[in-house]
Amino acid sequence: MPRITKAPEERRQEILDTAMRLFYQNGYEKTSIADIAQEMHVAQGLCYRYFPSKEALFDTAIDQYAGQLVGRMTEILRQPGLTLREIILQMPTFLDTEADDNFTYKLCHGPQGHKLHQQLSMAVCAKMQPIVQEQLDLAKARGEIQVEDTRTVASFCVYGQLGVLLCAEIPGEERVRRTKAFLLEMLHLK
Amino acid sequence: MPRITKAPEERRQEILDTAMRLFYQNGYEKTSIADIAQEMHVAQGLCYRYFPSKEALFDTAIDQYAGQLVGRMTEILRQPGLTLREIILQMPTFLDTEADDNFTYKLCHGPQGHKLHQQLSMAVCAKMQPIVQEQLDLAKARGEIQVEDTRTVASFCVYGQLGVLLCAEIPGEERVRRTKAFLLEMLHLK
Amino acid sequence: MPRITKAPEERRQEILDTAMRLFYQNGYEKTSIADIAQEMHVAQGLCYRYFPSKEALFDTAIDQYAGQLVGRMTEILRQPGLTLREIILQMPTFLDTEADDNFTYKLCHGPQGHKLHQQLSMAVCAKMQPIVQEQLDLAKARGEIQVEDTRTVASFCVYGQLGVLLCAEIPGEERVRRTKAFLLEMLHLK
Amino acid sequence: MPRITKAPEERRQEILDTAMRLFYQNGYEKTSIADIAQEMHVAQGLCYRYFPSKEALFDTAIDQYAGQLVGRMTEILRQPGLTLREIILQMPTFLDTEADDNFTYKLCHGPQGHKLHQQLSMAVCAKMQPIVQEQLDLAKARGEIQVEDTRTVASFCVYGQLGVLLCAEIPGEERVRRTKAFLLEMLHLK
DNA sequence: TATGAATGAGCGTTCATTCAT
DNA sequence: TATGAATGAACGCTCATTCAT
Repeated sequence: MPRITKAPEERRQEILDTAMRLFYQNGYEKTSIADIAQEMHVAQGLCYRYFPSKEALFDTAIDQYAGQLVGRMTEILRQPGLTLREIILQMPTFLDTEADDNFTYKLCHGPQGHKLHQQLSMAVCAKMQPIVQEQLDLAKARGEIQVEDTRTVASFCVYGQLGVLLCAEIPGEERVRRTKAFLLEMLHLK
Repeated sequence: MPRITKAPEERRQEILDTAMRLFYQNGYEKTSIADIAQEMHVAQGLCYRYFPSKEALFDTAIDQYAGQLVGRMTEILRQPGLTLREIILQMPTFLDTEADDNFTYKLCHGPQGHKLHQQLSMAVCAKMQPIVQEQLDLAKARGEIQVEDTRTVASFCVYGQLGVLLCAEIPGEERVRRTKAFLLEMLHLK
Repeated sequence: MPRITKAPEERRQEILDTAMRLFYQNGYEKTSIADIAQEMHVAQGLCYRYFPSKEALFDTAIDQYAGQLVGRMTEILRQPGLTLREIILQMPTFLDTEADDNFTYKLCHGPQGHKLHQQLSMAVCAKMQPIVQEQLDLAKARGEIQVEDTRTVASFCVYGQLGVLLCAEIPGEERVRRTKAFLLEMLHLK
Repeated sequence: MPRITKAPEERRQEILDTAMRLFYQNGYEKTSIADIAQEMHVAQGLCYRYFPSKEALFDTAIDQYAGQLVGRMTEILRQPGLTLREIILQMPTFLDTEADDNFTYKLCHGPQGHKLHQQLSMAVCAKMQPIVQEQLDLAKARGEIQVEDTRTVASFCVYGQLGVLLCAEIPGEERVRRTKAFLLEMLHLK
């Protein structure tokens, strides 16, 4: 078999991407290191030069991927000069089916009850909460909203979307519309 | 080893309870059927007279336990003659540390990031959402609230608590207080 | 569950028949005592009142069933007053698709390579060999044939049919015709 | 334990040989993968790098071994320039106790009624039938024999030997002599 | 850096068999 | 005679991990 050498960082990232894809598709337990290596056309042992164990690889993959998703959303949230109302209207929400990559889409439409889907959702929420809270604090300082407990409000803004996200009966666009309407209503921004 | 025979229903429930406890403590993967059987002082094979596979046992256990938790909350939600405001003030919330059994307590304070904890939380939320929506519809009919989209509101009421639930920095009672305050505020019931 | 008591001999035979049917359909390994008991609507333990072990049950079933098949063929072979030529022309051969019960039919058309099918075939052959040899000896005494070694001839007469029996390409009747033609030719009885 | 690495093909064959030996000695059911691995001083899991399941290993082993036996016989059958009579006189027959390896010997003298013995015998017969038929066709073309249905004759030639093979009362050499005498007689080659 | 054959512990599952009722 | 819950010992198989090359 041809031996292809790559720069360590590139290889590491390749492993993370491949692992994330397979974990997502098949779940943690049903994805073996052998599967990941085979998918990369690489020997099994190679994974262990970059990650000490399967679990470490998994944790890193989830965390990095959640970080990527959150990073994308954060770009929009932190655009300078926007009011909170404008932010809400522009932001993709988790539900935005217009998302341009496969994973974000899958995050919204992934198999219900799929464990990894839940895990990833929770990881994204956990990372989003402080960022949303930050924006609420800024909006409060600008006098756009009057709420006391921005931490709690941010929690509901972020985690509350999970329930809408899991509702398969209503089409994606309609869910996005309803979610934004609710958030504006809740924050008295209508 | 002395052979202890029990009524099938009793044995079945004993297995479910034992499995739930161990799954909760150690996680799905790290709990083997052998562990469960040993805990019950029973032969491994016995579990397979009652459940066709480990996964079926797990699913049944999660579902039943989530159902128990939801059942307890539902009793309070459905008390006749209460206004929505009263319901909110009386209800335990997921967060209620006064809960009198171990699991409810653990549900609120369980190991962060623990997969089973997340799974159970999500299962409880999924079961709670329609019940909360039902109460919102009744309250709306009684003229207590004016919201259009009770489905979305119910989702945020239920899933939004997950974010607060996972916040370990603030003591439980304070979290309960804040959650109720937020819900009343959100529904304009203050 | 209603408790149905039967005469021991009847029960014993019922077990043998049921076991034989399931062993035949699914093979020895893939037939459990539980399967047999379930098929009879009877408790598992009951089989152990009639047979000391699964293997003993199997051996008895095979032997008895092979004996039944052989008994039927023997009736024809031993009809008084027939010449060997008449016997050959009348006998069913293993291949006779006109056989009136399911098993004989299946014996001829059973799944190729099925282990039990082979076992049963071999058991039948082993029981048939001395009976055929006996007829050859009688025919030799009557001067109908001139062969020295009736034992070897009988072996070939009996086991040789296995090869024809396993040939699925040729229809049953044609195989029977060819087999009889060959036997007559071989014994110079044409 | 010292780790001994071998070329895949060599290892694969080693597994097949070891498995065949144990299956032959103890039967399919009573030979575990653990037994095979232990015999090779190798980890259990290794077998599963080469064969997907115990059954696949078994089938491959039987088929390969039957092929080896048949291959040896075929060499003799296909020697150029021999008449059918010479072929019969020279060929080993299944019964030939002069066979120089253990298995061939065991094939003839293996435990009676042993399932694997039967299976192997049948597999050998199935592979031999068309080869014998081929030789009969050639001999017929050369005018050495006058038989119509070479397929049926070949079947009887091959499978018929099974009966003789299983006869333990007569010593091997005598059985070989009788078999050859019968075949010559049957084909009018005496 | 990369290979991939080999390890070895452990797990889910099956099932012949037993025994208290 | 019959029940069926319970036993317990295997067994097939998986897979994270190691290591000689």
